[in-house]
Amino acid sequence: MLLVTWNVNSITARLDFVLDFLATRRPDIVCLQELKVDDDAFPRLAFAQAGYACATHGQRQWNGVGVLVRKDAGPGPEIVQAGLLGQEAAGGRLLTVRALGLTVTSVYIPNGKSVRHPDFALKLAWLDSLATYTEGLAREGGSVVAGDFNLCPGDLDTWDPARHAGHIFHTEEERSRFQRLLAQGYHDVFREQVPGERVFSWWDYRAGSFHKKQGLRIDLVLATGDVARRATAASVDRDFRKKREGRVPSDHAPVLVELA
DNA sequence: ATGTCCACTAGGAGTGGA
Repeated sequence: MLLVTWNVNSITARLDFVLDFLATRRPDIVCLQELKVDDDAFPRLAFAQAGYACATHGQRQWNGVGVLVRKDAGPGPEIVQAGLLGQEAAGGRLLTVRALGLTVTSVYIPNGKSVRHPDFALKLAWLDSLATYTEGLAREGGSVVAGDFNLCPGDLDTWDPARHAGHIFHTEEERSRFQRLLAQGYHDVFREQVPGERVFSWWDYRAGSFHKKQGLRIDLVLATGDVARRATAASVDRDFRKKREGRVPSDHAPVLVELA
């Protein structure tokens, strides 16, 4: 089973890219973030024609998350939870579905802007609420929480740890909250499959960051032990961070995890 | 390197967000 997470930076702008990816890789489950459309405007017909069923928790203009499930692989997705309890004001950033025997949560953690910006405290509060929510999922097992976490778990997940130390995405406050999820029983599946290697999932559009290999690993796949044990491979598909036939990519690449 | 891309409002280019 191939499971993917991808922040597409507008599903409208990226539809051709995503359809191209689905045709190429035929993933079974895809967690999407930054749809930037409400549920009514989500192009579910295009995905149905491509063989995928969709569940979305959309939002006009900003945020918005969804899950695609390959129809041939089985039924679903069946929505379990749309939105993070108590954090509705932060926008559409969490969707939990059941599909293919898993409980899959697509998340888009708030960016926070900078450590001194008021949004940083909101980000930490959102992460606290997330941990409260995932406690139950972790106990049940069969849980995958995948998405754009807007934080680098460790120094191996950033192109220049010294330069970024203590700055947004790299603070002790963010990392300790990430560790809390691991303490609940979640595994960072990509990192366990690819230990010790500097691999990124996001590169700034500006300054030629992608070609200079100046990126961050902020798109993560967490899974409870029963699921993480099934993992056989993980990768980032950098091809989909490149222009294709003149079309502009998302600033994130898809992250892939193979489960037995 | 304030370097790019997206959506919204508006009916063109500026603004906010990432």
